[in-house]
Amino acid sequence: MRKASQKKKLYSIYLKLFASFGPQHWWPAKTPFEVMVGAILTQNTNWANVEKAIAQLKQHKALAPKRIYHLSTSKLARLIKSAGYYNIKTKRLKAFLKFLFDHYRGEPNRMSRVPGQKLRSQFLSINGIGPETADSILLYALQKPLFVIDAYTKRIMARHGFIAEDCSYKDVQNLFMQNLKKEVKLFNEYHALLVRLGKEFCLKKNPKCRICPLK
DNA sequence: GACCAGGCACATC
DNA sequence: GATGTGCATGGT
Repeated sequence: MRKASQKKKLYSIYLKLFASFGPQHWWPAKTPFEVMVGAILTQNTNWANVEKAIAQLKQHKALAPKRIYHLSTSKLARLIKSAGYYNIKTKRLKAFLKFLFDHYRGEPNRMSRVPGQKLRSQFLSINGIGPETADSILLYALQKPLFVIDAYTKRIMARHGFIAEDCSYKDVQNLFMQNLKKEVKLFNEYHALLVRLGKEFCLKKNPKCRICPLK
């Protein structure tokens, strides 16, 4: 695909998605810290299960950096149980919180003035934070213009011929970041709309699922 | 009962 | 660098 037409198509897809679905109001969270916790909990997990875990944390007044930082491993695991992989995710939350306290005094706001790319490499050095989780936090909690690539995004773009099915996270991210204006609002809405599309029309991993409301 | 869901780390080749 | 595997709940 030629670069000029690729750019045009990417914007056109965005407009079509926005026209049919409207604004998605992402990330569904009240505070930046809630986005960070949600980003870790949602790893390979249905969002509905994550919501239950978040509700548990809120109910136990545990959705604050200090609270999670000081919560026992077993208690934290119990609260986030519904999100699945609870032992691993407990470790990952603890690792993230340790990082937050070691480098930013436990205050998410202190991250805001650090350049996105620097934060990104810091995040990636934390055990349990991979590229998608890092970019989700950067974009949705800290307003840094990084395009988030998730399973839906990759699947949709591959099935529409933009990328190969087996390409890397960076390859897909470059497709968006090299062709679109690096605007937080655009990246936010575009990714949220792709997830919405994925949920409604390309639900299965089944490669035969090619329903395409974009055409 | 099978399949899927807003990944990641680690072992092995 | 590519490929395979464990991690776990809850909805369809």
